[in-house]
Amino acid sequence: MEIKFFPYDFEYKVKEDETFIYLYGKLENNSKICVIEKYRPYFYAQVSNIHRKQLNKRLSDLQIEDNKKIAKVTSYEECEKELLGKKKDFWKIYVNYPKAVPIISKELSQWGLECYEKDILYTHRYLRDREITPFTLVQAKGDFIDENRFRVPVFLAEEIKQFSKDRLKNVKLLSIDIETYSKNKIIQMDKNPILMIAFYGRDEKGKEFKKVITWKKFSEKKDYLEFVNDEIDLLNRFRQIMIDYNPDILTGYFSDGFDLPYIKTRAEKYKIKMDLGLDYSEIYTGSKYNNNNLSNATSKIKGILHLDIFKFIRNIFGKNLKTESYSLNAVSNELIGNSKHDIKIEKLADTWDNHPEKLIDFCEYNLHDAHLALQLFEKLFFDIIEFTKIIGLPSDDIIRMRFSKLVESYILQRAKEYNVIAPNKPAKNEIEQRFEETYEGGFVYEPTPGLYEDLIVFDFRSLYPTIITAHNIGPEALNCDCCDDKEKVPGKDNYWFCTRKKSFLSKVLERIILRRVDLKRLIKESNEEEKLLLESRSYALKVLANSFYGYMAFFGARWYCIECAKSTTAYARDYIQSTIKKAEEKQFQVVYADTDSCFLLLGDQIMDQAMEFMNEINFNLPGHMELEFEGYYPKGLFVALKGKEGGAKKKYALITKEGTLKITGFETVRRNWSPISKEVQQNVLRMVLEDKKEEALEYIKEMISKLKSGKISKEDLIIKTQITKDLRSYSSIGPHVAVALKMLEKDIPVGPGTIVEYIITKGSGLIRERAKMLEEVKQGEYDADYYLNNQLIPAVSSIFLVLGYNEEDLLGEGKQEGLGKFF
DNA sequence: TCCATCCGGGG
DNA sequence: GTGTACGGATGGA
Repeated sequence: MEIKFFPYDFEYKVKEDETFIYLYGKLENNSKICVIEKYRPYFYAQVSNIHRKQLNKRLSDLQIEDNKKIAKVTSYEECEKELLGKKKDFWKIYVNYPKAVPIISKELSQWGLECYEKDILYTHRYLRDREITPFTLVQAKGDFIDENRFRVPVFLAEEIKQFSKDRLKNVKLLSIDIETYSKNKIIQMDKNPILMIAFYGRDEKGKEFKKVITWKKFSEKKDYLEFVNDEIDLLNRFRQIMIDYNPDILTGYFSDGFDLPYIKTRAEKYKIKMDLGLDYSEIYTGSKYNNNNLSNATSKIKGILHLDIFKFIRNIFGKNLKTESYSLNAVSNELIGNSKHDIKIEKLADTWDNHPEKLIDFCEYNLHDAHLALQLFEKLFFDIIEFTKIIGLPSDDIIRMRFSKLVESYILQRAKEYNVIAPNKPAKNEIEQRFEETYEGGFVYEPTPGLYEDLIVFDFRSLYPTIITAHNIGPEALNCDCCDDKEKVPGKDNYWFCTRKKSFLSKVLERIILRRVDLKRLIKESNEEEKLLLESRSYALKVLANSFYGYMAFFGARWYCIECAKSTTAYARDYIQSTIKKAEEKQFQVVYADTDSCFLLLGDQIMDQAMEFMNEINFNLPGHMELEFEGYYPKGLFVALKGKEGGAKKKYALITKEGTLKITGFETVRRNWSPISKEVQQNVLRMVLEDKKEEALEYIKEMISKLKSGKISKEDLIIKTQITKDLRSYSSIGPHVAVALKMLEKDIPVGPGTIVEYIITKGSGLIRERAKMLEEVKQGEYDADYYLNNQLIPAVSSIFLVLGYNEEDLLGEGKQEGLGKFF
């Protein structure tokens, strides 16, 4: 019989010398299913100069003991494939189970054979070979079989193929979050119990499911609240809820390294079988989950797709965010405009022991955290889906990848189509060598400090990707034999790239670029919901395209090519520098440039002339390269490097016609600056860019006198610094450490990760002796001189210097030379 | 300034 | 799971 289903979770099992892939998913009627198919593991060996008859004999005799198993070769096929641009003969060698691949290939390497694709994960290999895309409709021919140890029907497939691009739209989501007993910020899974578990789910129809279970009773009642007797009951109840609710996707925030390992640890302690897998298997956690290295732990439940949304944010999506911290609170604030509940989680243990009547606040908090994780997941689900579909690997692997791995996975996906064999990962000594390599990056034009008007900013769209494709950059094309008389890389006389045969990498990259061009057109024509999905797709493709350049210089890359990376930046420098030159030839004054952008002054010319200049540049650009008009800014400020003559690179502020500030490189966003410095810096920048120089001077003087007279509210003076290690191990006691020690004396828990907030107060002695907690400080008790010299003045001095005022001018101490000079 | 170590997220 | 992170910040030499 024939069935169609949407697979989204994958594993394999070895049964009596045969290996089966298990594809968990849903039928079109929303019911769950597990489809299994036999699949044979293999790798490649290069046999170009090998005595084949002899090899055949040796392979058939080969048997290697591996625990109780015997690894052996089952068969082989001859094939021709391309390795780094050269066609070579290979044997595709099949072995009797997946883990025999590394064992057999290692032995063959010792025989002197070059082995390839011997470390491709088995499920990944399967998905690529079968061309199956997770979350989309797949057809299977075969029959249902009796498997009593399964929570869902099992279908044994004889044939599986992708049926259509239809995507699974109805998913049942569940987010979980636990709160645990912890007295001193130290997390000890083996010692401290789980106190409560929150669930926040949404089913296929959008119906919500909310629940918090806890094992301390109190009088407050809530619909979602359920009491159990003890931690054992809590764990059993958790198991039952998971089984009953039966989500397709489970999420959480750091559930990979915290919630699931914690639950597993506690369940093991009480010998409770946490057999949540659809095959009754227990929660799987990466082996190192309890020895202090949780940050890359993985937790899986077979058949239920567990996607820790923190992982996707930390590894991939976080690069779009402004936040420096990937804490649930910071991320939720930025992405969904929602904060965690404002309670002191460090008081939970005490409340649990001594004030159970107040536990309701913690239950609310618990549920809210689960809700936040669910909302984050829903916000990013399209992005995860699109990355998954484009790369064609399981989502739970995708979200755990960094950019280099994403790109490599994408390239590997294409390798099969182009009959390309993947080069091996570098060995240890090779990696060490690669680490040594450094090279020149983008070109940055040193600005002359000043306040400029009528700035036009142009930038090259996707500069590095378009250079790579336009100049056919890639390992196979580097210094080819066929065209060494051709164009050399600018400034690199010993590098050139083939102009006859396209390199595999640039072909792959070009396809991404073209797909994005298509998508942009589609997005314009599509409705709102479709648009969101297509934008996610476009974003995923953009991330991939932009990662190619970095990938070629990445030490772990299979298609590593440092010459390619060097050439890419060399071309980029050449393009931006020649753009600057041409702009100057056209009588535009260039004030700044950085890698792919160029800032010029309109001067006496009109916008049409600037556009004409851009069109002329574009006329001569190869491939998909394009210089774009980024914007017009009435005013722009470039400041000097502290204590130096020259202009600071990557530090400037622009204002748009509409009055929006574009600030780059200034301190306004950093944590260890007090709110007052940030605010003053922003205001001064705005006034200067709005051409209100005198107003800015008056403003700063007013703020200085306000500060001096003690009128700044203490909240605006808080400096925040994070405690990063155990307090005793600090050898130099900075103000934040001194305050942390005071907090400890007052029984306020402090440990690594605590952000200490303090104010520097008046008096004599060391700064650290005058650093105090907010509540200790009376209004106006702060040390005005400290704030002036270490916060306010440093935040604005470089800006005023451009206007001709030095620090004395601001402080009203010196003569006001600036006025005469500039107005 | 360089090199080695520490840290993230979670309670 | 055909396996063992990684890149930035920090602090000591």
